[in-house]
Order: sequence, then C-alpha cells, then structure tokens
Amino acid sequence: MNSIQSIIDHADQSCKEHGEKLTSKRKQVLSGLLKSGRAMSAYELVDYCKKEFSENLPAMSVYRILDFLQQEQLVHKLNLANKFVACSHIRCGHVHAVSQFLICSSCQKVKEISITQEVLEELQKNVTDAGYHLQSPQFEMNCLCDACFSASSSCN
Amino acid sequence: MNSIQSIIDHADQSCKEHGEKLTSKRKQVLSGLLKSGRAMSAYELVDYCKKEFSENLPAMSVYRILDFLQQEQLVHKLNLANKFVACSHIRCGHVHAVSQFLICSSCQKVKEISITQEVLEELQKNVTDAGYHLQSPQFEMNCLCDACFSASSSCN
DNA sequence: ATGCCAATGCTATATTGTATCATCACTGTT
DNA sequence: AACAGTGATGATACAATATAGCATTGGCAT
Repeated sequence: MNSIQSIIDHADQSCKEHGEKLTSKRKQVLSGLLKSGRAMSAYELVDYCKKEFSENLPAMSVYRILDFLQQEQLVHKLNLANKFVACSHIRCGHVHAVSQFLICSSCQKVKEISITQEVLEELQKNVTDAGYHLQSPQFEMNCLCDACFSASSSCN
Repeated sequence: MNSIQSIIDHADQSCKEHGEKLTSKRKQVLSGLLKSGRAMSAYELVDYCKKEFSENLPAMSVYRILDFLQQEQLVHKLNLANKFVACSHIRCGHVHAVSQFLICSSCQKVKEISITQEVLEELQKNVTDAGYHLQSPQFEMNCLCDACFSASSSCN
C-alpha cells in the first residue's frame, strides 16, 4: 500500500469518526493535493481529476469539496496564493495545532510546521491587548525553498 | 489641517525623498483608505473616487496606484481578504517593522501592530530550520474586533 | 418501493486581477 | 512657444478565482 493511499485511509477513518463520508470524488481531490505536495488552485484540481480519473468535476463541486475537506481539517487554504494544500498531519493522530505555512514563491512547494506554544501565546497576547478576538490563527509566509533559492541566487 | 491631510502630507514628503511623486489620483486612493480605516478592495476604491471626487478611475489604474503605494510602503495588501489597507506608520517616522495585521472578519476594520523582536526571531528560526528563506514577513490574522465580538456573542 | 437528505451537477454571474496598447501631462531643452 | 522624452493614466479585453441558486442524483432507513 503506497503512502498516499495510507494517508487517504487515515482521512477516511477520521471522517467516519465525525459522522462524515469521504466520498470517491472527495478522495480524488485530496489525492491530487497529496500527490503534488504543492499548493494547487481549485481549477488545477479540476484539470487533475479530468486527466487522472476522466472525471469532469465542475469547479463548483471542487470548491464544495475543498470546503468540506477544510472543515475536516484535511486541507488548508493558503490565502497568500489563493490555493489549497493537503494538511501534513493527517496521519500523525491529526491533533491540529496552529500552523505556520512556508510557501515557496517560486515553485509553490509548501511546508507546514507547527508553531510553538510560546510564540502562539505571545501572538495571542498581542491580539488581546489590541482589543481583538482571534478567530482562526494560521500563518503564511512567502519564502523560497532551498532549491529555488540556490537557483535564483546563482543566476543573479 | 485635519489628521488625514497631515498624513497625506507626510506621505507626499516621503515619496519625494525617494524621487517619486504622490499625484492627485494617488492621493485620492490613499485618502479613501485612510478615511475608511478599513480594508478596501480595488473596486471599492474605484467607487469611492467616483462618489467623492467624481473621478472615473478605471480599475486598472487603481491597481497600478495600489502597487505604487505598496512600493512606497504607504499601503499593505491583505491577502486574507484580498483587500488593501493604509499603513499605520506613515506619520511616525515610518520605519517599517514586521507587521501583524488583525482583521475583523465582520466589519473589516484593521489594526496593524508591530511584532516583537523575540517572536520574529522565533518565527524566522522556524523558517531557517525548515530549509526555507523568508521573503516578506507579514502576518495576518482573522479576528473579531471588540464591537463585532460583543454583537455576535449577544445574538447567539 | 418510498421518501429523505446529503452530495453533486449545471448555469450564470460576481469579484479580483492582468495584459496590451494608446493617450495624456509634466519636465526640461532649445 | 514648440518639441521630445518619460512616467502616469485611459481603454479594452480577458484571465483567474469564487459564489448564488436551483435541479438532479444516489445511498440509506423505513
């Protein structure tokens, strides 16, 4: 059983525990994100499903499926890029901490890391002091991955 | 001289120091953001300029003007909302630290606060450890402002 | 079989953003 | 004042992202 299948099985299980279903189309979308390991737009996922599964999903359905996957915390939306990415923690018990996303501006590769408790508390304190109430903490940073960084600096 | 005019004068001065010009249309756009104190979309700014100055700015121009204002660090783009907001530090010498934006999901009011050195270093360390290179640190958090928070919690 | 309800399909449309080329307006020079 | 050069703006078309609203399907419990 390959690694992506195993992740999808975990996701399936996790949905069942919430009384939800990971339908075959939802699995197709999720697998697209998992296979690419990158951030993808909804329309890229439409194309992926067409090529890979000969499945003509309308964009509307993909958006709905992405909404569902986000609810289930299997997918995150990256607002920096208006793209979507599979959660990195589907397998590891899937306790969902606050995430810090490092997005390569060049190749769209995404790394999801967890923020430390101290940093989170500090940030949260800033929010409270400013008279605001945190809703959904998630941090996104425009970066370059090592590969793209090397590539770009060697060409300058 | 009202406060917004004084901010615009600062901005004007700051542009001159960079050998750039804050033209009247650029001032109109900036003043829209300053007056509202909220995050506004490019198209909202088109409408604003039409109503306030009978100026029929094409959207394309507003985007160009916003690009310019971002270069001059007079305006920030909020990717969480795909909207734009005036920088809070135009007057105070305008040294530009890393900003943490608190965006009210309900009324779009924005508060821009500076991140502490410790938090920044910690976040930056995470990035380096993950093998990435930070490009443009800017943090945005979906929040509710006190007013909207009270309003929503009292209605539930 | 039937009826329910979640999931999906379909169509239209809104919103955000960019490409391209034309025109305007200010500046300095003659 | 005429002129050219350059940055700013206009105009048009279009791409990309996202949502609204209503129709249809399909699995499941009774």
